[in-house]
Amino acid sequence: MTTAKPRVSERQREMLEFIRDYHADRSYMPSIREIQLGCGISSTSVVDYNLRLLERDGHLKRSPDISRAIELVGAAPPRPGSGGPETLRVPLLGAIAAGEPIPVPEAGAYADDGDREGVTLPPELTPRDSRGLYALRVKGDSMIDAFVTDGDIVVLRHARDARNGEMVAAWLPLEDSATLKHFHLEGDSVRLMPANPAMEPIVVPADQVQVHGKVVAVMRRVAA
Amino acid sequence: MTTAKPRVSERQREMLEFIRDYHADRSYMPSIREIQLGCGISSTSVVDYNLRLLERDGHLKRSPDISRAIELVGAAPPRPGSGGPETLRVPLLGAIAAGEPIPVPEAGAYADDGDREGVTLPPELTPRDSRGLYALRVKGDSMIDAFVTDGDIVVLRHARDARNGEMVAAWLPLEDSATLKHFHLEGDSVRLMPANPAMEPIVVPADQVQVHGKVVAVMRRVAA
DNA sequence: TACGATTGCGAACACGCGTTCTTTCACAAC
DNA sequence: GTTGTGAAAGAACGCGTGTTCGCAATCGTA
Repeated sequence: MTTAKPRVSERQREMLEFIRDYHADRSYMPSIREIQLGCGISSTSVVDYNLRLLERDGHLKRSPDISRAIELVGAAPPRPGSGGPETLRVPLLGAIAAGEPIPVPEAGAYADDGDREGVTLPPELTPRDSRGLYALRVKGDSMIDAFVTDGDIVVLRHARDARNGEMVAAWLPLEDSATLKHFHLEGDSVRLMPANPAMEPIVVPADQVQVHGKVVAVMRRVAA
Repeated sequence: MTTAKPRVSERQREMLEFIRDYHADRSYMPSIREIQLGCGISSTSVVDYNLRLLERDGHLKRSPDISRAIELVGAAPPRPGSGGPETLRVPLLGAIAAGEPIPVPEAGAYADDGDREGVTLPPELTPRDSRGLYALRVKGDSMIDAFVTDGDIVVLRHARDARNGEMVAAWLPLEDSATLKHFHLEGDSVRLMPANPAMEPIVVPADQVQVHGKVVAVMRRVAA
């Protein structure tokens, strides 16, 4: 289950520690030059080199060409409860359908107020970070190419943008349509790839796509 | 408990929310231009202006001349809800794949013996009758026509036969293949209908189909 | 109407910072 | 020896990104 992580060198261990400490103190990430300084390394390329190795071995994740875009993967960034096998309840805000706008969560209303309708996420489906999660019920068969069908419950994390490859709930204002697709930004246009490779992608200008959330999980109850 | 802070404009509230969401799933902070894009603001200077106000009012902290150097101050991660009622744990017995036999549950070994691997069913996915339930992990893309893809977890109720219309895990000995299909017995032959109506059904003699269980639920965790 | 304060817009400007290229050095394989 | 490879250094190069400045639009107040 966990990716096999080869040995980390002493220098890499120190870098990881530095990044962890830095991020715990501020909440943003250090730059390469700051890591260089903080770990007493004499060249930025060495930092880059070792960061590359650390990413290859699954200790962190980087986003190219973006300043301070490091994500630590091993340790959970927040402190979510005990971290054990716990279930999490997220609000069920409505339905997502082809021809209807996507319901938007009210600000800061993700918390469980058992009052409203909600669904319970088993630990197997619970992401590390539980912030900004909500659920929608799928109406209609228009999301078939995402392996999602009528009646399914999709769990989303609220977001207005995405990184390449992530699966998002997207709203196309011009076409009045909502879809679940893999997101790829290419220049100033967005390619929306269906999860089913047999289906055709959609390419639209970036300003004609509204990302509403990232798909985190799918739950389906099969009718008897 | 909430600190009394001066009024935040609608735009500022949206910016705070965007920053919070952004930082929740990457762990680095957004740039000014990303905030601009994410909140539909037409100039970076407007973002800067409002960030300045938000900092003045104590909602966040900035470090000058440093990329993405925003710190949210009032933001504590939410507590994961206490486990909901009526979750059910079923054993995860193995994997179901196109060319491999379907694992069969040992007699009377469905009960939760926390020892073995298992998955937890939320109440939304728990059927009325909890007897004979077990789970399998799907390997490969051969179940695409049932809206099930690689990595999904399917929950089954152990059964050797089925009524028409029910979705079953079927084993075709002659073809060495396992599939998830809707079951239809017609005379002495069985028609296996894919859930996706665009795909063709399979018709085989009844004695060449082994029903192993009925599909009760599907769970999928979408990769980041 | 006049006027300052608030808020917003767009475009440069200049530095922050990731990336890449060239060298160097140690060590193992052939 | 030659060759290949992992690790490191130093220096540019160039895009990413915070900052600033001039200028409209809106609004409350006199």
